[in-house]
Amino acid sequence: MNEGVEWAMHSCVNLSWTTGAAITAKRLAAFYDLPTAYLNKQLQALTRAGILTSVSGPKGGFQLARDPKNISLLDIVVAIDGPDEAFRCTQILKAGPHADPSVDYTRSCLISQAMRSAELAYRQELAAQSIADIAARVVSHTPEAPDRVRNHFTNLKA
Amino acid sequence: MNEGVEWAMHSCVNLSWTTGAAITAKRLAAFYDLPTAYLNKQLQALTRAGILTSVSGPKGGFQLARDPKNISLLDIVVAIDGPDEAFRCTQILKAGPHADPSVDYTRSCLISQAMRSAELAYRQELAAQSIADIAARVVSHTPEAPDRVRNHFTNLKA
DNA sequence: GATCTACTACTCGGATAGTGCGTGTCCGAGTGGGGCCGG
DNA sequence: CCGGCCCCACTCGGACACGCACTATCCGAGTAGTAGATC
Repeated sequence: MNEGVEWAMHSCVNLSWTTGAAITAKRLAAFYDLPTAYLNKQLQALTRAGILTSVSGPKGGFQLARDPKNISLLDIVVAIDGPDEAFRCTQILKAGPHADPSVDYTRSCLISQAMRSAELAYRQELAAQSIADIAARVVSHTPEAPDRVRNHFTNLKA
Repeated sequence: MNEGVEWAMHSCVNLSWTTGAAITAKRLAAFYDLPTAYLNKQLQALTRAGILTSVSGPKGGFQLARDPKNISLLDIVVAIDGPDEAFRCTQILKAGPHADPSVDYTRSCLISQAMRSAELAYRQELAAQSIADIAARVVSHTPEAPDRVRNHFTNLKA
C-alpha cells in the first residue's frame, strides 16, 4: 500500500480541526517533517477525489471539502491508492481445460469470490470509520490535541 | 498483491485432488498455460512455508504437505505475498510536536489501530476459508472436476 | 543370471536480468497582495 | 490624499528522474531409474 495513505489520513484529521482557514502543503508537511512536494502530490489526489478543496496563490492551501463525518477512511485509501482491489483475478480458468469462453470467471471462480469477500470485509471496516470518528477518539484520549494543532498552524509566522 | 497468489491457490486446489502422486511444476503450469519457471518459484515459496512437500529428480514434483482442511487461503497469501501488512505505520506522530519518544505509536495511534482492525477482518475472512472448502464448493458446482483434473495429470504421457 | 556401478535424464532450488510502479523532486501556471505612479 | 495599475512573491498543479520490488528466466545441485560390466 502507498505510504502516502498514512500521511493523508493524519493530515485530514489535522484539517478537521482547522476549519475556516486554508493550510498550505508546506505547513502540513512541516507538522510531521514530511517531504513537502511529495505530500503535495498526495493532497492533489485527495483534491481530485473531492475530499479536499484547494486554492492557489498567497493565502492559499487545502481544507476539507465536506464534513469530516462524511469522509471515511476508505475514501482516502481509494483516493491515494487507487480503486483497484489488491487481488486481481486474471481468470486463469479460461486457459484451463474444459473452459467456457463465455463465462466471466471473475464472478464464477470460487477463489475469486473468496478473495473478493475478504476484501469486501476490509473495505466495509474502513468505510465504517470516518475522519470525525478518529478525531473524536483522539480528543477523548488527548483533549488538548485540537487546540495544539490549531495553535501550531495559526501561531506560525506568515 | 503478487499475481502468483492466484496461481498458487488454483494449483493447491488441483493438488488436493491428486493425492498420492507428486505433480511436477511443468504439468501444473501447463494446466493453466503459465510460465513454468515462474510458477516453480511460487511453489518453492509454498514449500518453504510448509504447505507443500517437494521431491527432486525423476518421479519428483510437489504435493500438499497436510490435509487441505488445514490449509487456509491466508496461509497461501502469507507464503507468497509475505507476512507484512499492507498498511505499515511509520509512526509519523513521533516526528510531530508533543511526541513522546517512549510511546509505540504503532499501537496507540488511532489511525494505525483502525487500519489494523480492517486488515484483521480481511485476514480472518481468508483464514476461515480452507482449500478443502473451496474444493468442496467446486465439486458441488462441477462434480466431474476432480476426475477431470486427475485424468489430466495421470493420462499425460511420461 | 545376478549384482554392483556408473551414467543419464529429469526435477527442484537458488542466483541472475528485465520491467512497471511507487518514491522523490523540480519547474511552470495561476492568484492575491503590496508598492508605485498619476490624478 | 485617493484610486488604479503593475510587479512580485507565494501556492497549487503537473511533468520529469530514481530506486525497488514484481516478473520472468536460466543454469547448477540432487536423485531415481537404467544400461552395462563383472563375478
